[in-house]
Amino acid sequence: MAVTQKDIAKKLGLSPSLVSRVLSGRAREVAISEETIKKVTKLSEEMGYVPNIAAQSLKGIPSRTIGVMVSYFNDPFFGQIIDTLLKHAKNLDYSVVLSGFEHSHEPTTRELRPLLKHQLDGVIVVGSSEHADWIKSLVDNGIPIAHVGHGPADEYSSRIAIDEDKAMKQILEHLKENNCSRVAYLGLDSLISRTRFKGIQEHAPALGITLAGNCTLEADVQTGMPDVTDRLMGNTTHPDAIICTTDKTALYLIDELKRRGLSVPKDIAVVGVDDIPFSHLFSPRLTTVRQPVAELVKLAFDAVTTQSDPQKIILPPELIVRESSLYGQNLC
Amino acid sequence: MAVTQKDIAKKLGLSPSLVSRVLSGRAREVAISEETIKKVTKLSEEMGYVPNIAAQSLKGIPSRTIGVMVSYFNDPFFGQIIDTLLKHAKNLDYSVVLSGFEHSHEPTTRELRPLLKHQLDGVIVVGSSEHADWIKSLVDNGIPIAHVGHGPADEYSSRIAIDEDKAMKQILEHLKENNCSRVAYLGLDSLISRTRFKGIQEHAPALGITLAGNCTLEADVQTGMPDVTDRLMGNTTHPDAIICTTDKTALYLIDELKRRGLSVPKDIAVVGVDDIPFSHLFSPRLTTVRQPVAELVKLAFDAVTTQSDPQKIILPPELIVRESSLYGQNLC
DNA sequence: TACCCTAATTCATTCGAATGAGTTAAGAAT
DNA sequence: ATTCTTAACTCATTCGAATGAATTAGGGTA
Repeated sequence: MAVTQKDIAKKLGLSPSLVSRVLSGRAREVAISEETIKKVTKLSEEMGYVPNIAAQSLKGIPSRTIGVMVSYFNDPFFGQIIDTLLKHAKNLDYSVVLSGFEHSHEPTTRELRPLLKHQLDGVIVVGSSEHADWIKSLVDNGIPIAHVGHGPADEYSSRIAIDEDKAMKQILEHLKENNCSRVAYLGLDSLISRTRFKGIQEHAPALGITLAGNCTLEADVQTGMPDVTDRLMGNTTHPDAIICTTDKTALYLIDELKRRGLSVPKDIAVVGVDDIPFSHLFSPRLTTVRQPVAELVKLAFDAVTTQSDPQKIILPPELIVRESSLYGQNLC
Repeated sequence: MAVTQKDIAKKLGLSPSLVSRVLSGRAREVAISEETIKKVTKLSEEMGYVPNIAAQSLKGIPSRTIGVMVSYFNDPFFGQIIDTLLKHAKNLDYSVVLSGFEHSHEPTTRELRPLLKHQLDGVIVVGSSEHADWIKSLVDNGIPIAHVGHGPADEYSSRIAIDEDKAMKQILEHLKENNCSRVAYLGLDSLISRTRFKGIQEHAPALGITLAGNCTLEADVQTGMPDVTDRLMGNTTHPDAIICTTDKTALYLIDELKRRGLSVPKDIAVVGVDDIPFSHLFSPRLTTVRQPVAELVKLAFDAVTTQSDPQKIILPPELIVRESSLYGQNLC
């Protein structure tokens, strides 16, 4: 059995409360002799005492645990976020309970339970959906929420994201400079994807760019890509650039285009978003918009960890121009 | 405040113990009227009751929580494992506490605490190191451990991995068939990497293959690659194939080789291990050894979740031949 | 010596759920 | 009518730690 305060107390002939007071670090709030403190500390180390956090939790001590909900996109971008988050959490002595959710529907109570049972100090959601009643229910239970990346537009949860609108504008301007005038969009069935499309719709006209297609990938990227490519490239005059809502989509699209004998970026430009790991290792190297992962994570962590009011923070995106968007250029 | 059994009891005018008996599922062990069961169940759902895991833990109820320790390699392969694990856990109503560790040193008690405080039913380690005293200390505390991928050779923890030896043999045979005879190895400072190198050392001679180099990437893949490539390719007669301990390394290596004007696989073959997502989307498409992630995860989960004795399970690897290993072929 | 003060320590209760050991009430058997 | 049975519930305690309130011991003051 694990060593308890009671065990220590018995061995020293002291009361459990005294031991508790010493070990909880709140010893100084009450008068305790130096000698006792030393004795207790020493013995507790010798016996290998580790506080039982279940008991502490019961007493309402914050759990120093945050929940992280990631939508099941199986996207390396999320991996990057989790990695960063883990390190951040470790630095601050927090633990992380991780859970996945289907972005397509609202998590049920049963699905949420494995998360909630850990007395979370806060929850970070990565890859939010519009279906957000469950979020409200968490907030009502006193658990602060932060969305990394665009989340639903409510007043009770925080949101840390890049300026999606500006990102799309940057992409469009860049494509324009590279002589693209017919741009299509390849999205996913997700909130962020729709947000991005809105940005494109808004900025294209002013730049003299025609919207030459808008497809949503419903199925799995792998299996759904041929069909979507058909639709995108079906017309006699196909787009000269395709903006993809994520790098992952972009990479699968490029592969599909290659299979069809099209050369990227010579015949058609492709741009993604996220700057996932390895995006610079493909051929062509992927042009994309970098998300400032470290800041996103840090700010989200802060938002749920300090009891401030919900915050909406917009960070600047950074366009990373590489090869895939240099329309007309022959790279091989 | 969260809903407690007491709240439910009060609303129904029943005693907390009755409510507890109904909700703990052990209702049938004792006589309780159908009507009461129905009432309690219904109200608990309406009120959004979630059992307080701290209280249950205190009473020694298993937490249905497993810990996952991932080494900080920031490798998509780990992302894949975590993704699979999350889904598996969700299906079984388990929650997952995730924590990272540096494979280079033993986690300290302080680093372990955020994990341990959740009264874990088991811990799965991904990317084990030889430094394994901490593992023994967990086992001594009654927490079963399973390593996914090769872990330390002890008797008290489970290990689920592919047959690394066979995997290396398959790679070597494949390279031999493709007329490679001078093979080098690019590893990482990790247990698995060393295991793989041993396999190569063992099988190369029998196949008439010369070991033409063995480098370990100490630094970050990105920054360390030029130096390592220098060492690998420095001799006048350079290797005609390089086996990399992971796909990630392989991809960075290929990129570096390209920069130096070498063509893969025409001038040199490269093989990785893991079959990470996207490995088929690079040019050249990566030849690699696929790890059966779903099985690895499932078996590891079972190992820590059922109280069986520690198991050592070896799964068959699967060589995925794509382009990067077809020495001499001109693809472009 | 009687009295006070305060430093040092103990007591008693609490958190939420589980559970062995009662209690109650209604019906059956004698 | 008395006793037995048993279904349906309630009581009381427990887990480990935290904490407000109470107690004890020891030194100082009058």
